Amino acid sequence: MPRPGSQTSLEPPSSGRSTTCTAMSDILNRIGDKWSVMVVAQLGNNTRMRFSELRRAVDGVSQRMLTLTLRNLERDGLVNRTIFAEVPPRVEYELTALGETLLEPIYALWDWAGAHGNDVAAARERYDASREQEIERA
Amino acid sequence: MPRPGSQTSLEPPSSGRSTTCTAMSDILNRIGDKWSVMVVAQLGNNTRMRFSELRRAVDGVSQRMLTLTLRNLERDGLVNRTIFAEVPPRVEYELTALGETLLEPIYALWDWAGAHGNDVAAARERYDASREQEIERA
DNA sequence: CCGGATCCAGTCCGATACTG
DNA sequence: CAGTATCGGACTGGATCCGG
Repeated sequence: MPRPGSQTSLEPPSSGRSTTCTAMSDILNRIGDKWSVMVVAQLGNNTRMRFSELRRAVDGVSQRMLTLTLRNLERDGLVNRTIFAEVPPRVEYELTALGETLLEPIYALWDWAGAHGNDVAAARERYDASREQEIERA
Repeated sequence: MPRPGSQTSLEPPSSGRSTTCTAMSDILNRIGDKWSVMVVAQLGNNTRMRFSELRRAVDGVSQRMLTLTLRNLERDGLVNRTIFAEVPPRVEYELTALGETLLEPIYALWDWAGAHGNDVAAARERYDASREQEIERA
């Protein structure tokens, strides 16, 4: 927690945290992607995984999406892709140094999901329930 | 920073961090959304903002997307929406207690974007450049 | 085993117009 | 001011087939 006074700061938007919205937006387009987060999280646990290993670990991911996600992560300098000239072919993925710096914020999100996921689900049910009442009234 | 040893843990996938991928996936569908992150970050700075205030602050957001984002955040119990029966009408938004707990992981991401955004951009240029060479060769 | 290529349905999102 | 409604284009993502 490097930043003091992060929560409930009364400062105007453009004071301490100077990252522009557009820069943040650009990063979120890659990082905010569901599969990217899950792949990076997996590689953070396992350092060096094969394609099909990742495919099994990530759960709902399709082959196509895993390929695309890995390409984008490689393009962004977050994962290394090493091809072994063998038969049958083998490809392994691992986080780069830059990719490992992403683990901390990702784990923060991951832990938040674990800690408050049920709160969100409960709030959602409450919201939907009160909306059903409005529909009945009409 | 509640968790010790978050980074570079060598533990197998299903050891310490037990949140399932599917639960994480569910949360990421809402939280991983670009606009949600930016709106929560703004409300973390400013506590209580009006609709058009947010619209101006968030930058590229369309009216429609801001509306939808705020509805979803309200539904998830992250944002309170209070309507003032006035003319002209006024609606104010603020983070709930649950929403404020989200600030920490969001700020972590935000700061990462500020610290490493240029690294990602550089990696992207390098990648694209090396791909152009391959095209020339063909 | 890895992943490129193609097709296609579903979804998202911006623009616009209209209401309380 | 703060939305809702509708439309149409763009993009996403899954399924499938094929190639190295």
